[in-house]
Amino acid sequence: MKHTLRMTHQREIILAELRKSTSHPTADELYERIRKKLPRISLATVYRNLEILFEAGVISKVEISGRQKRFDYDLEEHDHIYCVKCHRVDNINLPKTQKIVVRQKEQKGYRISGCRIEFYGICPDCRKKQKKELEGDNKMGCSSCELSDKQKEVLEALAKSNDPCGSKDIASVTSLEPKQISCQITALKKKGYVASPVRCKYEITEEGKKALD
Amino acid sequence: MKHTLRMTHQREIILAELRKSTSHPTADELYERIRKKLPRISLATVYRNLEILFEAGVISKVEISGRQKRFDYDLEEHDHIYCVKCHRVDNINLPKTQKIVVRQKEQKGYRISGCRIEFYGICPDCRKKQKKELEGDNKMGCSSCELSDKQKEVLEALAKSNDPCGSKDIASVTSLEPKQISCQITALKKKGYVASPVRCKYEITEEGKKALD
DNA sequence: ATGTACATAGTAATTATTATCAAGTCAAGA
DNA sequence: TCTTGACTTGATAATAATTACTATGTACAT
Repeated sequence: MKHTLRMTHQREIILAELRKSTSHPTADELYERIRKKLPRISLATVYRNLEILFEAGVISKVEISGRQKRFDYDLEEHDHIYCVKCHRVDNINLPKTQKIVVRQKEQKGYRISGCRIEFYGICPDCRKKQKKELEGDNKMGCSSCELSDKQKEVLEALAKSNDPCGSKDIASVTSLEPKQISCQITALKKKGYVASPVRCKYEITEEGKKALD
Repeated sequence: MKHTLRMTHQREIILAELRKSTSHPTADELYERIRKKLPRISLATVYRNLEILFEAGVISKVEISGRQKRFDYDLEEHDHIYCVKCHRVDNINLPKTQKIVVRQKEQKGYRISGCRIEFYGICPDCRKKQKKELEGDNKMGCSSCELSDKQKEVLEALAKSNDPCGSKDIASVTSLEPKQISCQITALKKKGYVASPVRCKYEITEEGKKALD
């Protein structure tokens, strides 16, 4: 059933911000930009309108890796390149001579309506970061990782100790059982906050100390 | 930090079911198959293990359209075809002679590690369904759509009436204001449960009658 | 036999998105 | 000009998809 699509002020701003963007933003990224101009706009309004504008043929949806929906002002179908580290998406222009042809017997009974080509790799910014990391700018782990109460307790116990500790040592200064300590230590190792210089002995890392602040 | 990966019974079943599948299932689809053999397995276990097995290099992750993660037993990179109607994913084998080459100047500073080609269209099953629909097997709307209480109220009022009704007519036999009726009607039209033979007059559809059962 | 490490089930929490509804706003008709 | 109808919004609830947490299970190492 047809209905008229009104070009509201909010929709004009959404389109303007999408037009400016070259990185095929997610709804959330676009929302952060739009609210600088429309402080009262709702995230639900952005989500709803991206879908409405796409269905009306005004913008296009970018089908690319990652869980979040991405949109593009450019209606002409083109190819993309995706950064596996920071999830950024850029356009890539291939010569029109490179066309993929699928023969009838390869089509598996599908009626094919299109083809997307997606390159993936590491973007210039993340390549720079990687180079710094290799040069000893040592930033392991993720300092912004949330810690559960039990993880904090274990990490604090390790922070107070000057020597590597075992599970029993930690249990004796916390309210946790040694078996519980073991589980928390596994999670903290994964986050890069705890290291094990010797088997069954643990110590806090620099990242772990930062995470406690 | 490295650790040993144990091949538990659950993991063996997960791998066996993934191996049998040719449609690159989502975690949820795989879970439905696995629980026939392991009734007590947890969905969280399936999710966690798919990620672990992928990170261990035992299976591959299929990056394709749609919000859900998909996995494949086949480790060799290959191309896919995706049904835009039912979201099914199949393999497609292109001759190895068709290679996409990206010149240095086109790479935008990225270090490219790979390329995915995804075809999209309508699969054989959905093509059959479409043919039936065109032949008058009329199945519009979605009978399984949930209805809110207010939507039900409006639909029931329309079901009782033999003639097309306006908002005021519906308001007089329900607890809703005409303005509220208007909003509910918009939603019901979208679902295919209400039609408007004349402007400002509404009637229930066959789908709408079915949805009330 | 005991301690350690990896794994699971059940459930809570998080992320990303969509539905609902009262109220706002604009267009059409009387 | 007023009333009615239709589309839209902001706020919030709900849903879908996924991940984190924890007590407990199980296997391995000492």
